[in-house]
Amino acid sequence: MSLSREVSRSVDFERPLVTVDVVIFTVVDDRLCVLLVRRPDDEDEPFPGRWALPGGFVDVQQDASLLACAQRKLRAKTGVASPYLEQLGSWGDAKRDPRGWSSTHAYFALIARPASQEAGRTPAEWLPLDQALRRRLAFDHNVLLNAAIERLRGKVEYTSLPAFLLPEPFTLPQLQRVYEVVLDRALDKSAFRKRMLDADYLDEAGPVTGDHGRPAMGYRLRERERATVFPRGFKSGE
Amino acid sequence: MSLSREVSRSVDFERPLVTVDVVIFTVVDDRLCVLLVRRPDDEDEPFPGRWALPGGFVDVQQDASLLACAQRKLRAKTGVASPYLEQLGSWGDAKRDPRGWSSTHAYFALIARPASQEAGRTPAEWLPLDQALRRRLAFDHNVLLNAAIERLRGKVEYTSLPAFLLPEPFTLPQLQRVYEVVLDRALDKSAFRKRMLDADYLDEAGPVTGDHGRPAMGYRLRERERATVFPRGFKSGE
DNA sequence: ACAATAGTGTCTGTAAGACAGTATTGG
DNA sequence: CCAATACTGTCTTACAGACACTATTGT
Repeated sequence: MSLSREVSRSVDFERPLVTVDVVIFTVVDDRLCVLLVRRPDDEDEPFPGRWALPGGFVDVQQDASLLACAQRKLRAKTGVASPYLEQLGSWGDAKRDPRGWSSTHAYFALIARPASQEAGRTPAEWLPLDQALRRRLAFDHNVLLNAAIERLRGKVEYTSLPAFLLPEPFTLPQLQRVYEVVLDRALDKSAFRKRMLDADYLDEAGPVTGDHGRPAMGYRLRERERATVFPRGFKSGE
Repeated sequence: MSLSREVSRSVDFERPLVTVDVVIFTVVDDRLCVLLVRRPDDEDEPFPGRWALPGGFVDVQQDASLLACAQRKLRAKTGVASPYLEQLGSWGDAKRDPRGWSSTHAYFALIARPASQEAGRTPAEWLPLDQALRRRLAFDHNVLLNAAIERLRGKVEYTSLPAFLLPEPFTLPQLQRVYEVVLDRALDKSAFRKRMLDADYLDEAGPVTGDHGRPAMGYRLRERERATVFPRGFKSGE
C-alpha cells in the first residue's frame, strides 16, 4: 500500500466479508429452474455438502466491480456470456456466515437453457423451482432465492423478462408458454399477442416450423441489453 | 476469534471496505429536498470539505445488520425513528474510494420534515433537489442520488410513498400536492381522490382546518411499515 | 355575499380480456 | 378432409381522466 499512515488508520476498522451470489434462472421442459451448486465436503468449510446458490468472495485483484464479479461467477458456472443480469439486493449481518460478519451482493440472471448440463468443475444442477424451494440451502440462500422469485414474478407482469429465458429465434406461442409457466396461470392469446407486438421490442426472424400444425413467426429481441417495460400489467383488477 | 486456523485461512482474502449510505428525502415548502452532510476538512480524508450523502463504514461491533446500520445513520442525522426505509442497491468497485476497493450499500428514506434543522454534530443541510443535483458530491454519490430519484419518481407513479413525506394527520389536497411536487406535473383531483380512497390504506383522523376555505378531512396511514401498491400507475398511455 | 378551498357526479375514450372466427401447415 | 396449431376480428367492460358541479368554511 502506498497510502500514508494517517489515511490507512482511518480505514482501520474490522472489515466484513464480502461475497457475490447469483440466482440463475432458465426454463427446461416448460418448468422454471434455478441453478444450484454443492458446497465442498470439507468440514472446515461452512455448510459442507449443502446446496447453495453459485457465488463466493469478491476478488479485489481480479474483479473491477461487483457487476464484473457477478458476470465472472455466472460465466464460470454456465459458460453464458450475454445473459440478462440485474442486481437483486444485498444481505448482510453478523450471523449469516459462521466465519464472521458478512454481506453478500445478490444478482439475478435469466438465460436460455444451455446445451451442456455441466460447464464448471463443481457439481451443479438445474433444479425445478418447487424442488429447490423445498431444499434447505446454505447460508441465507433460501431468503435470497425467495426474493429472486418474487422479483421475477413481479416483473414478469409488466416487462419482457421471459424473452431472456428462451433461445432465439422464439415464437409468440413459445413466449406465451414461458409467461404462463412463470406466472402459473393462463393468459389470453389475443391480448398477449397485442401486448408483445404493440411494445415493438421484437424483430421478425422468419417462420419457425414446429412438430404439427401451422408454422409460427420467429422473433429476436431488438435489444438484448435491457428489458422492455409495458405500460400496464396483465389483468388490472386482479 | 475462536475459529480454527484452517477456517480463518479460507477467509484470508483481502477484504473490501464496506459502507452504508442513506439518501434521505423530505418535502419543505412544496419542494423535494435531500439531506447532505459536509465531509471533514482533514486533508487525509477522501474528498475533504465536499458535500456527501450521510453514511459511513459498517461497524461490525455495533451493527447487527445492514438495515440496522442504515437506521443508526439515519437516526444520528435526523433523530427520526420510524421512517420509510428501503434498500436502493449496492455499488462497489476498485476506484470509487481512493482508500481502496470499496462497496457501499445504499438505502433510501422518506421522512416528514423534522422540526429541528440540525440534529447531529457534523454540518448537515436540507437541499432542494435541483440544487443538490448541480453539486459535485463526494465519491460516486451523484450516481447514488440519481438512482434514488429515479426509484422515487418511478414508485410514486403506483405506490403510496409520498404519504411518508408528510407529518400526520395530512389531508388529501396536501398529499396530492406532494405527488405533484415529486412527479413535477399536475394530477386530476377527482381521479387522485378515487385512487387514494379506493386503495383503503388511510384512516380518517378528523377534520383539519387550513388558512382559508373549507376544512379538509385529515388522514393517517393505516400501516407505517410498508407502502401501498396501487393496481395501476397514473396516466396509462403516457 | 364572496373568495377560497374541499369534495362529488357524470361523461367519454381507451385498452385489455373474452371468445369466436379464419388461416396455414402436415398427414 | 381432418387435426393441430397460428393468427385475427369483434364485442364488452372496467376504469382513469376531463371537467363541471356542489359543499363548507372565514371575512
